[in-house]
Amino acid sequence: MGYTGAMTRVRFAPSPTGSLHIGGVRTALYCWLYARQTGGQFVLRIEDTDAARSTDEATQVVLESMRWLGLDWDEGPEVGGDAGPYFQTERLGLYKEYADKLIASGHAYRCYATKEEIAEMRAAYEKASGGKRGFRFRSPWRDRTDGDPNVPHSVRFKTPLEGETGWDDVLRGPISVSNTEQQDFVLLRPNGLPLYNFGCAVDDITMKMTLVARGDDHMVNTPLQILIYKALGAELPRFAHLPMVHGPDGKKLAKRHASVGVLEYRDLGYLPDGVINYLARLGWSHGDQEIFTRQELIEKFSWEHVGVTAGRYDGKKFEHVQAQHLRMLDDAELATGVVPWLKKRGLDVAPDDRKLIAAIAPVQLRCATFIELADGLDYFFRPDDALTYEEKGQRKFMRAEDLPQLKTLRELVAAADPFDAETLEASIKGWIERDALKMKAVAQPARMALTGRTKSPGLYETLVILGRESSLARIDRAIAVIEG
RNA sequence: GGCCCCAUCGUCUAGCGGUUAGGACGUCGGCCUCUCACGCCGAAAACGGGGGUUCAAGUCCCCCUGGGGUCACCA
Repeated sequence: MGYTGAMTRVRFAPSPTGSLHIGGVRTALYCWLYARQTGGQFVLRIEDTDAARSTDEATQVVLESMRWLGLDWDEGPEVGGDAGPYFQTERLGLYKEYADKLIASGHAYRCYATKEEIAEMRAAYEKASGGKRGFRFRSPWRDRTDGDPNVPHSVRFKTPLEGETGWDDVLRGPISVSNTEQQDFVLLRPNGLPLYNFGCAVDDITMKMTLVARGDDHMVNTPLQILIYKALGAELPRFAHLPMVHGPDGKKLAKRHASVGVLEYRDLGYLPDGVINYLARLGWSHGDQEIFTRQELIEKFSWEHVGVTAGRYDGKKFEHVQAQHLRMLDDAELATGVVPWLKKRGLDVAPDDRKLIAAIAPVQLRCATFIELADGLDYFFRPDDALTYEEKGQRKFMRAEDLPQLKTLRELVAAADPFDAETLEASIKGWIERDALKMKAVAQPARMALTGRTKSPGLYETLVILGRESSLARIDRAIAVIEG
């Protein structure tokens, strides 16, 4: 299956009605990867025809989400393009034009039934049939052409009464639905705004898409759009229907399961590449490989290995993938990345701070996100006399009986020359051996004194990162605290 | 309920007629060890059921069951 046409054009067409859902992001990602791999164009189109739900804020969220993820678009908002405009509400003239064409060719008609009338009929049907769904509106205007164009009306598609409509899905093979399943769906509202299927079809045609990929919840819409394509005599793109991303319980992914908006992951300190990796791998595979760089994704992505079964969101695995990506960064990148997060905690640290650079390597092994990294780095940058002690650790390791150890440690730290890990280790280990102490009895009180916590990088490492002066000050303070 | 789609460890998946059914996350042991991690070693863990086709079926076909999607002047 060679899908690398010379002129690949794919699009992502979200409606700006909230945050950009990670399921939608995965669809966008696959399209973007495909475009980048084939050297084609990735188009971003905003489907804002639902006036009640669309907002400018949500549009900004979409754009910001895409930017944060690094899914750049070749055509769309802010960058323009030959097939623009890229907001559906700015393409109303086009929809009118195509609707008129369909009316003229007998593929559509003006319908004067009101929304309320139809709703009543639907209610009556459902009542009569014992609550069953599946009401199909039969418009009395279907075969009339005498309606006044100046009286408010909707435009409906004149769905064939027989036959089948189908396509060869990129992921699933041949799919076909009987036309008798469809009703005369609305193309244009009385106010001139198109409905999804019409706007989408007209845009995909006029924007010359070669592949339309979307969630499989749209599989019911595709036959309708194909009907429009055919009525318009337009060439069909290929269609790919991606499986959904569900929550851990197999139900629709919702807030109660996890953060569903991508930007929430940004705010959680995730890396865009980690998000992309996790999402790519949820529903697509490349042998046994789990971790991919962005570039590898572009090179290795293939529709053939995109699955068809719904995937469940797994926060644990997401975190693991994320941690792997955090570890792919070098110390300078981590330092630069974590600075804003330290700032949020009230710590002003320069990206090239000596202590920051020294501490980052040992701390990052214990972290999956920038938030965790900032937390793990935090105590290194607190003033020596403002360190706070974890309550439980203080109770356990800052007792009167820990004093002698701290005092001896203070002496060794003061005397170490040179002040490096090897020297400190030799000195401290020598002492422990001489006095037949347990390493633990020294290290845990020391850890509390130096970091205020029970968990940290190794003792010698920590001492070196803090430096002699700071280490001594912190040990002194701990001693003072214990002595009350 | 109608229509459509789907079905390998708990989860994501590899498999594209012949495999001891592989990997990853998670889980549980163990090693390492000053804590927490990292790392390393190991274990438990899957082809939903029933019919076919075939010398041979997780792989192909049918039925059942189960899950999901959708039935708007939302997208």
